[in-house]
Parts: sequence; C-alpha cells; structure tokens
Amino acid sequence: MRFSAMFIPTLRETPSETEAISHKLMLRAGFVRQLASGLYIFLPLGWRVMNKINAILREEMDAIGAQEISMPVLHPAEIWQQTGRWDAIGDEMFRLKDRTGRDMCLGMTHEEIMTWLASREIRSYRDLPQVWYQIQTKLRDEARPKSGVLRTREFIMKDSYSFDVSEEGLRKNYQLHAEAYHTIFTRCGLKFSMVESDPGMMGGAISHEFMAPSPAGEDEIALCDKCGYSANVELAVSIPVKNEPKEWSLEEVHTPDKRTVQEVSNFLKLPSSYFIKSILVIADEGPVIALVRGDQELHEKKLAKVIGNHRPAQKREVKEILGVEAGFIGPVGQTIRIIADTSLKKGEYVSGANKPHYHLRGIKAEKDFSPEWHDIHTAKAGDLCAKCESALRVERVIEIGNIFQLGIKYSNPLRAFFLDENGQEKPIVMGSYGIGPARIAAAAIEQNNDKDGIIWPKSIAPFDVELLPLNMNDPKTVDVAEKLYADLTAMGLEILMDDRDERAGVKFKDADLIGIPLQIILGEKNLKEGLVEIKERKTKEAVKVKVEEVVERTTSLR
RNA sequence: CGGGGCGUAGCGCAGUUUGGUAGCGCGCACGGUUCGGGACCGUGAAGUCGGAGGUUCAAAUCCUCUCGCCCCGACCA
Repeated sequence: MRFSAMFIPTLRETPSETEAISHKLMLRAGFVRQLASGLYIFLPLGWRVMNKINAILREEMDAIGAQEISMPVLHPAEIWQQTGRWDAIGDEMFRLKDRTGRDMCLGMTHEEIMTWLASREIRSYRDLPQVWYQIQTKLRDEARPKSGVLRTREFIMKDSYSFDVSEEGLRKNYQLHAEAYHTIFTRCGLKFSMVESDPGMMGGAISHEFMAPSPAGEDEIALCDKCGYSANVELAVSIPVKNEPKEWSLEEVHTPDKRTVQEVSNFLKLPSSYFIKSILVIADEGPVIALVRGDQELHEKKLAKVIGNHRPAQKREVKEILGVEAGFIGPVGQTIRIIADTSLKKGEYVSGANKPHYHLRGIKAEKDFSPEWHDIHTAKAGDLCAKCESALRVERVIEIGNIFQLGIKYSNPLRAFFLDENGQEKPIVMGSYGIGPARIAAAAIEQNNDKDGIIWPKSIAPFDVELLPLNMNDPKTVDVAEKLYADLTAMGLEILMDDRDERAGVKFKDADLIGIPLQIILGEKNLKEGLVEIKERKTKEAVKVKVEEVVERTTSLR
C-alpha cells in the first residue's frame, strides 16, 4: 500500500479526554475514531489489525474442529424470555419493537440463539459433538463505556459454543479451547495468564478468564509464583499473614473518640491486623454483622454468596439496631447473625465494646463470640497463597478472553435435547467461549509502546514493513523504493510505502507512531553508496544493507 | 445511577471571575525558500462559542432548562 493512497489521519497532539495509553495511541496513529460514547469507527489501519487478529482466531478455532457460522444480531424476545435472561438482565440490553409490536433485542451474546439452533437441528447423540463459532458484533448498553476500545457498547467478539452428550465431552472441548486460547494469545504477542473466574450470571460451575497485565485493565488477579495458583480477586482465596500471639485477658480499654480501625490502632500503638472490623449490613433477611481483620477488606460479592443481596447500614441504622454508634460496635454479646472471615478463627483481637468510647482487648473466636465462618475478605498482595502459603502477587489486568462450562443451563429451558444410545432424551451439555479482538489490539498496545508510539507484535501489525523513501524528489530514491516495494511484495510481505512528499522528520515520526515492526529507510546519501537502512521499531537499531540484499535480509528478520 | 470535570475553527487551548460583538498554536489551501527526526517566510479559507429559553441597549461571558463527552464509584451474563 502507498501511504498517499491510504487514509491514515495521524494526530500530532493527543486528544484530550483520553486516559488509557492504547486509546491515545490508536487515536493519534489514525487507527480509530470515536462516533459516540462507547462507539468506535475502525479506520483502514485499525481494521487491518482487527483482521490480522481475526485471521489468527479463525485458524486456531478451525484447528480444534470449530465451524464458523454467522448469526443475526437482532433477536426475538421469546428466546431470551425462555431462559429467563430477558428479565434477569436490566438496562444493559438494548431492546426494541419491530413494526408489528413484537419485542426484540440486540444480541449481547449468543447462548440463546446458538442453543435455539441446536434445539431444532440436533436430535441424536450421533449429531454430537458440535462446536460452532462466529466473529460477530455484540451490543451492550454499558453503564460506563471507557478506555477507548476496551469497554464499548458495540464490539466484535469471537464466540464459540460447544455441544456435547456428556460432561466428559464438555471438559474435553473446554480443554481444547483453553489450549487454543493459549496459542492465540501467544501468537498475538501478549503476556497473559489464565485465571479462575466467577461464572456470574453466565451460569455454570467452572470458568476461566484470560488476563493480559496492564494498568489500563479493570480487573485484578491474584497470582502465586510458587505453585501457579491464579484467580480473579473476585473469588481468589488467601491467608492473611499471621499475627504474633498476644497474652491478653479480656478487658475493656478506654478509647475516647477513637472510631476507625486506623484511629484506634494509632491510639493503642497496635498494628491494624490485631483488630476486628465489624461492618453492619442490611440483607433481605435483616441486619447482619460481617467481621474481617482490621488490615483486610470485606469482599461484597463473597459476602453476597452467603447472605444474598445486601447493602451497608447507614449510621442511623447502626445506632437503632445495635444501640451504639458505628465506631464502637463489636462481635461480643451480639444476638444478630454474624458472618466472620476465617482468618479470625485464631488469635486475639481488639474490637468495639458496644459501648461508647470503649473497645475490648483480648477477644477470642468461639470463646467470646460464635459466628458463621466464611471466606469474605478480599485477597491482596502480600497475603499468603491458600495452597502453598507463599506470598501472593496482585496484578491489574485486561480481560481478553473467557471460557465457561455452561452445562445444561441453556439447553434445558430451550429444550435442546437429544436421544442417547438407549433412546433416552437428554439435554445437550454446553460450553461457551469468548475472545474480544479489539481488546487484544488494545492490550497489545498497552504492553508494547514507547514515547514515540506503538510497537506492534509482528503477527498483528497492520503491515510487515514500512518503506521510507525520504526524498521523493530524488529520482534514484524513488526508483529504488519502487523496486523494493515490488520485490518485497512479490515475496509475500505486506508493505506500507510512505510515498508522500513530506520531510524526513514527518515520515520518521509517523512511522514510529504507527508502529510497523520493520522500517526500511532510503536516504539519498546511503543510496549513493548502494546502501539502505533496515531498522527495528522496537529497538530502534538500524543496520546498513546493500540494496541487493534488502529482500533477503528483510525476509529473514520478519 | 451517585460524585467530579469539560463543551469556543479539524486538533490542542486562551477569552467567562469584572457582559461591549471572538483570538493563539498546530493542521488545512496557495506561492516561495528548504529537505535524515513533526522546517521557514508570506497570503488565505475556516467558528450558529453544544442546544433552547430568559435577563440586558448589548451575552462565549449572567440566569434557567437541556444535550453530549471524559474521569472516579456502583454496575458489568
């Protein structure tokens, strides 16, 4: 491609109202433009990258026997009503009516439609297994689109669905997908981890997420370098570092106006890990006290799994229900339901005395209070791995893919049944598997950039090589450039030739910004000696090479 | 949905406090000089100041309403 013939609107200045590096660089380098909040236009360069990624997705999906199909984006409501998600999902679903008044929605995902197809077409165990996938647009009315292409309202997703006769078949397809995903992300040049994840509303028992480390991410994962344990902090379990034992007998201590853990900790000159944080929440069943150690944070979702929907109590409610203001509540002598984090089972603690301006020191679990024990704290860096007790690391990550074992959650309500060898009717056992190609692109930029711009991994770069004939008014430069362009193209390389009548500086700046992995620089002086420069975008290292050797050297570097 | 910020030329911004009829840099067009890391000189085009209503002799500026975008949080199948 000739630069002059391609629409590459680079920007010298960073548009304001952008935060994520990938967002800034995609805009500046002319890969995307924003249409509205959470809606992006992919320009020629951006679309080339997307297609590179999609080609890898297709190759690896085909390699595990998945078959590409294409499903509508507009769905009738009935199918979503049958699985209950029409009602379970709120404002995030785009809904509309057709001209006859029929309820419709725009697909946020395709479990329902894929299962509908299976329910109509799959009758016998002989028809199974099947794996179907598509690379298709999804629409979600996100509460908060953000970070450029990372969280949008309309996005392309590679989604595949496996259909099996048994759990065993599902596990096999699940495993195949996990392996394919490893290959895909490795090929795309990403650093990533596969972690245990919370299936959430997707349903099913087991799910994993593929996470690319980046400060622009929205999730956090806990990692153990020793035993390899890795999980989304949504469900990661950890053991807080143990306290030195204390020889305390139970006694009240006067703590005038000291309410927060921090205040009492400073006042008593005791680390916050010796305190019990008592948090009153209002659940559907009524008030519940949640206890976590003073240096830990309560994990709302873990607590929700135990007591269901709940909200923090207001200050006024604390006083009404417990008879003492929030700063001085504690577990001892309570009659309402108490859920305590398991890390409090051992040790001696300080907590509120349920009496204004007093705390109790020397509290022991089971002796002074008897709660229900659950893991309800948030795993944090420095906590110990629940499996091998070495220190955990916590990393911010971008979710680039996920895999779910759905089981019969969708096949049952949609009556996707088959007859087994014995003529027995059984629901198809399903899995679903997603990858966001735009997130791969964004994560690749987040992980590979410098002050000058993007540094694309070779596999997903919009072009293999950028040719930079510096002076388009020099006939020799143009001749050599045209020849190299033709020869390299003939070798199967994709070349972007900056044939614009621009100054050298402009071409260099744009080339670095756009981030094509190899630059071949044709300067007048070098050409007089029969030389050109081959420069790696990543290292900025350049070698001078004879014109005749360029094709060979370039193909070997690629 | 809660909190905060911002809408002035394609982009980045000043002007708003204290009303007086819109400006700078980049980009763009044309001419000339330049030509290995975002050149220089000159000329020029380009803005219903997000929108609607109001106050006023006069509104980018003050008031009311409204739309949009960004950030933090909640949410995220």
